[in-house]
Amino acid sequence: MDITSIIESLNDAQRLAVTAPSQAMLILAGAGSGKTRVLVHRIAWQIQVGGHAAHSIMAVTFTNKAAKEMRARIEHLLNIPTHNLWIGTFHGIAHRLLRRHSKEAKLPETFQVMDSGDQLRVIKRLLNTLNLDDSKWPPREVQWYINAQKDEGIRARHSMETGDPYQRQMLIVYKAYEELCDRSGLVDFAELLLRGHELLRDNPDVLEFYQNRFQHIHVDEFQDTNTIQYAWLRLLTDGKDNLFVVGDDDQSIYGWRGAKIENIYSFQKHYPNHQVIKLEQNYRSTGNILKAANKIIANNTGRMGKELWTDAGEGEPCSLYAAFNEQDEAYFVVERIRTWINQGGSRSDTAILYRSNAQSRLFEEKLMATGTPYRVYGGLRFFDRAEIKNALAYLRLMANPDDDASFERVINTPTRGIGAKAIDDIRLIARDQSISLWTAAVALINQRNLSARATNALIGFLELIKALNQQATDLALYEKVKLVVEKSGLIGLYQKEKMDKGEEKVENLEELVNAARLFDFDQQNEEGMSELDLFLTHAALESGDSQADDYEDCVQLMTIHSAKGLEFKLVFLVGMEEGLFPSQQSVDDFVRLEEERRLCYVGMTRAMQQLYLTYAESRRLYGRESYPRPSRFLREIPSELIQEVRLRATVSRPATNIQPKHSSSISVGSYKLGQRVQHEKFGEGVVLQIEGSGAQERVQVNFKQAGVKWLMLSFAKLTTL
DNA sequence: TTGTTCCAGCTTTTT
DNA sequence: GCTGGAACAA
Repeated sequence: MDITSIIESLNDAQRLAVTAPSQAMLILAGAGSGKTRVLVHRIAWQIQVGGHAAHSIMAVTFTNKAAKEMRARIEHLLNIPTHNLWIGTFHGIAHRLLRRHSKEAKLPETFQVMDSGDQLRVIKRLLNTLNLDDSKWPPREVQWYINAQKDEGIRARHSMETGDPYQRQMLIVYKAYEELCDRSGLVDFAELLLRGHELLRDNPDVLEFYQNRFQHIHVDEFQDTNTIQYAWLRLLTDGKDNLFVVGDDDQSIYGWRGAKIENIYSFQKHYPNHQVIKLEQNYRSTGNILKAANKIIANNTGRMGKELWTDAGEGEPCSLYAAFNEQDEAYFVVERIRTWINQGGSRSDTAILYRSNAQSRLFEEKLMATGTPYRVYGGLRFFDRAEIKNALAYLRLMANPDDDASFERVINTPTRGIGAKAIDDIRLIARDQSISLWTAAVALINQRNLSARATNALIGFLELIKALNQQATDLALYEKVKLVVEKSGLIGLYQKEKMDKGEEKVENLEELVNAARLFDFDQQNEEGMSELDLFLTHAALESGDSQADDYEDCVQLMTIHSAKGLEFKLVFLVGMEEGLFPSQQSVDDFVRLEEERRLCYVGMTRAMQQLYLTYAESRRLYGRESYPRPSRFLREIPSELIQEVRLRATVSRPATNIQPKHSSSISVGSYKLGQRVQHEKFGEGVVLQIEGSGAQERVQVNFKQAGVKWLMLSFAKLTTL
């Protein structure tokens, strides 16, 4: 047996973690310390050395991407197929259990998974039928409330009766929502976890079976688990010390959606025989970047205590750039990136990280203007697009006519003359008799209360679904999808739509057919689900990447949150201003402020070679000029670790568009005020201000066409006229 | 049924 | 100040 390949490449701490005897283990793994590596090698070790069958091992992650990566790495390391290994997200695994045991979980066999968009729509409709004013009861808030309850494991019937009218109303909605979902066979994300937990808790046979089966359970990003996820893990490992968790309390940045760092402390209490191993050697960043990040995170309280180090050398100091305004900030960043590329750096090694998505726009504009390829992460994902959801809704309705969410979505899409009045009538009947919309529609037709036209339209719709179902019976999955896309009238609808947008939608629908064709049924199926059900689940649970073009070499733009787990040689952490980062909503709250600080720590530790921190002295925000203070996090970095790009001693507020008098003869370096200059892109202009010297020298130029701009002399190709 | 206009809201996001 | 959604008019 060859075990060297499993342990030879590990450092001491990593090896200790990988080869530890079977017991509860808590691995505190700092950023860039080889967390995934330890997890992968540990599993390989259990199989290869411990002699455990692959099917007795479970590994849980938070994202599909992480799950896929882990599986691939284990396969690569052991050179064995891993389909027996249960590697997946909490939601994915919970879903699998629910499919296997739908009866015990009190779910219909055909239950469907709802994503958060579906959930929101269901809630909106529910508020309507309950006659609640949605300005007083914002659907998002209701959704948040329901999910928060479920994340804590609380059912509507468990909630204590409080005098608080707000609570009482929320409870009524929560309860009605539960009933609606049950009736429609719909399960939202939080429900997957809660139902999964209840399944194990209330069915001793099922629980015992899985407790026996899973000899080793591994959890990635443990600091991000919420209450119900942890409770689920505890059930599965009850009476055993077979839980191996990897996490970093300093990188907990999802507290706002229910993640509990406290689970790390609870773990130590609940598994008294556990061993803690800290991974502190960092293989990613230079010494200076790590030192700066360490200094910042040291300001947080209640840490487990970890200090990253590296033997890779100090590297460059971090750079700080104080921009005059947000335009200048974007300009500076893009110019630096262009220099980096000109010097042979690759675009995909650079990232612009920001606190909020809205900040991406300026950088996009500047990148676009310079013709630099870039990619923005976040935003609409493939399966989230309206046209895709419509097509899927037809398919879901065919699979389960009681799926109210889908029914409502497509009953009049494309328009077929079923107006608001008719739909209202259907809803009313459904509510009064506690039946699904489909059944209510049938009842309505029989009552003959509707105008002949509406009745015919409604019959037409029901017949369409039935006909589609019949025609689809013996077709392959992609043929079913194709049939629905065409016969439902969706393609026709989008073809008629105004050129640009409609065309894209048609293409997306074609892509959906294609996705169905490529869908690997055999690899996914284990629970005896139909191919269609499986495909629909896949669409809900893995809504797909937001954008293609993975292979093009481009600059990466994303929020700091979505950068977690990634690394880049050159990183720009932009908008380092009070009110932006830390965000305004967090500055008054100690707990949230510490989470912002962890976020800052996460952002900084993404950088391998060079880290730039930037802020703007003035920024246009919500249509008004603001003069934010530099972020407090900047002050937490010792000055010897940071180098200011712009020499602030010479700074005054940028001049307005007034041209200086030509008599002015103040000059710094090679330019003087009033000097007429030529720029290859901006054309002709006049120098307004000069500051800095050497590589940092900058001039402010008023261009005839392009307006006032600040230019770094070392980047901008200026010629004097 | 579609285009217009008004109005609220404005962190972070995966499943 | 911009955007997306909802309400409204033609």
